[in-house]
Amino acid sequence: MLIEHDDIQLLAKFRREIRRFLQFSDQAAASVGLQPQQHQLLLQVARAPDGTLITIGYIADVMGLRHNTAVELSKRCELAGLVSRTHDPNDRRCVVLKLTTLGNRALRQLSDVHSRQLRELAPSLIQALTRIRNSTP
Amino acid sequence: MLIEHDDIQLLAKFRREIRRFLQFSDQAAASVGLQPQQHQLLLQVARAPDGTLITIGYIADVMGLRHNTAVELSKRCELAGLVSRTHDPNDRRCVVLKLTTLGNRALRQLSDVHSRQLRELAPSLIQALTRIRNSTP
DNA sequence: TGATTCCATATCGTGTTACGATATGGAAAG
DNA sequence: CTTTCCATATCGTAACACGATATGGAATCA
Repeated sequence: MLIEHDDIQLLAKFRREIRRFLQFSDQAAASVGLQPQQHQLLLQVARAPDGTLITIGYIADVMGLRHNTAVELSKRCELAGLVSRTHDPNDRRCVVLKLTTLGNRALRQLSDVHSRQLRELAPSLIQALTRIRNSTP
Repeated sequence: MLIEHDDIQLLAKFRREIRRFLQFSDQAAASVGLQPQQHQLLLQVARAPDGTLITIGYIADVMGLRHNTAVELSKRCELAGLVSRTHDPNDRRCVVLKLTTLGNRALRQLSDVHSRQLRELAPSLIQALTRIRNSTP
């Protein structure tokens, strides 16, 4: 009975840690006026390898979203002044996203506090993961 | 320029790993007919220390939700036949949640596949976290 | 070149989840 | 027994995501 519940304990612990981090992250985003997903979009735009055209399709891919969701998200980001949306002159079908100065500034701020917070949460997250990794299948 | 983007790379990598896990989790929940949050509620109900009264307030607390959100979630779980909702005879204001047989079965199934998947994802998650932990503040 | 096919993005309607504001009904304090 | 407090409930609203479908540019081929 108890033994069978071991993995549930481990999983619940891990989820609690993840939730703590995500809630911190959501609140941090809110504190600079961003929605959580807007923050994630900025992060993925900034992180893209040099030379990558950051299109709707690219965002949908790296964020695991359908393209229509990526369209809407990118439009909300544009409306908030975080990114610019222009058409690729080589292929006018494609929309290319770029960080604005505002978007850049917000992302830097968020990255700083996130790094700080994650350095704090990392030990318990690593511990939870290590226990799961070592648990008997 | 490049050095300043280091933490963004690390954070983006970590988020991608988290997203992969959460998307797997959502899909696993869906495969047994549950919504993601229903799964989380079951997990927290099952994980509660013996003797704890699992009330709406308790769920709101451990899941980091407002109580009204917990009310709605628990009602959806009841509607889906995953938990029972009864009033605590000692304090008729409180609603006590218990797993049904169906809820128990679903949670066991989900816990199994989650443990398996997390054992696979753990190394890269741990790696991402370790890098962040060791990065210069 | 013109018709067809394909592809990237856009729009529409819908469902889930979460929240703030507010209401109800039981418990506790005075 | 009334006031106050507390746990839960209800209502309206917003973000987010999706499926289905539309549009308009690119590519292909007859």
